[in-house]
Amino acid sequence: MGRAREKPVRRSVVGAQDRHAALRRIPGEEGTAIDYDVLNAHLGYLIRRVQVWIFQDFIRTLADADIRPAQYSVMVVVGANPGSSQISLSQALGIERARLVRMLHELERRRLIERRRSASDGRSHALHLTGEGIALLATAKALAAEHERNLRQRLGAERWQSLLRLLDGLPS
Amino acid sequence: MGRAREKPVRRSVVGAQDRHAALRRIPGEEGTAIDYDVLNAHLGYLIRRVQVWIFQDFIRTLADADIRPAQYSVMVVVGANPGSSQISLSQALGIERARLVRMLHELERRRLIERRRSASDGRSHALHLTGEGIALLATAKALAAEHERNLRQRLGAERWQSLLRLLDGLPS
DNA sequence: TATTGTTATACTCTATAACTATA
DNA sequence: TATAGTTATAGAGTATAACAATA
Repeated sequence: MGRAREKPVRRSVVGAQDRHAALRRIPGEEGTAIDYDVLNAHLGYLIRRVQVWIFQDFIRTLADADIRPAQYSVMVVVGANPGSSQISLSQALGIERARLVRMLHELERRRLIERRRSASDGRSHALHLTGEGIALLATAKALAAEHERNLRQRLGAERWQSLLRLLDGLPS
Repeated sequence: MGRAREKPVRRSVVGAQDRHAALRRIPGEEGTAIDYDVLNAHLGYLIRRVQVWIFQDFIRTLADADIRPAQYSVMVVVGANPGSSQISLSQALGIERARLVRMLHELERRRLIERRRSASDGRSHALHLTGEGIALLATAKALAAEHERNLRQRLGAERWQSLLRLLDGLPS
């Protein structure tokens, strides 16, 4: 859970210059100072707070494409691995297969993804992006890159790079 | 979303030696290799994966005290700031006040926390731990410290320390 | 028998809106 | 009128169990 944040400012038709407002906010410390005690010594707490903070910017930035983080991860992996099955996608991304079913229903309804019957195994589906899916993924990747540049600027290039290096390959 | 993980092994009466099983697992790479494409270059994705991984161990470790991460953060902060109001707690922890209401209902039902009418402001509640709450918090802190030691060992002391240093004080 | 996709259920957490009682 | 706490609702996301079709 991140610290306090003034009014999430539901973005609607706000221009790109306001897109990363949350990353500029100074949270906490409004009113009486609160003692966090041991919380700030827990890596899990700190990492959770920062994760929520990053995701808020990601969600806001990708809202233009109407794509949420989990949907983005599915689109990216299907795009890079056309024909993969739901079970392998589920395992790769750590999404429960029951949950993935509903996500794919939605993405299929929006004509971004297709489920084709596998030729080799009648039980499994081969997942593919549609033309629209490929186009939307390109847009989403561009927005995600914009988010990433902004995040890098907010954190400072050094800290950003260090975090990438320290976190890549985990859990191990 | 973390990568794949074999069967979460719902802990019930398993001994402490099995408590951190998840932190020892080698996830992913079971079956055909999947291309993660740009995902591993997104700090948000990496940090989310690690956060979920850490929380799974935290939840499993604190299950003995029947305390979830958000409940732990509330108990810790109320313990360190007796008399605080729900609104200041909500702002400090980034928990919606509507959500906090239901959490406090549950903690009050379990006689861990008390809501007392504030003398100075009839609208607000002064939050306090009960005797049982203080005792349970001590147990929870000990379990959390055990989790933290294990995490430190899994990550390596250097990486653990670097992450703490890089993440503390964020978002800023 | 085991696996893939599916449906269903329960619970946690987030986001909002609206209400009440106090200020 | 604003604020603190509350209730209610809708939607993500997680965790499980059970089922049909296929292997």
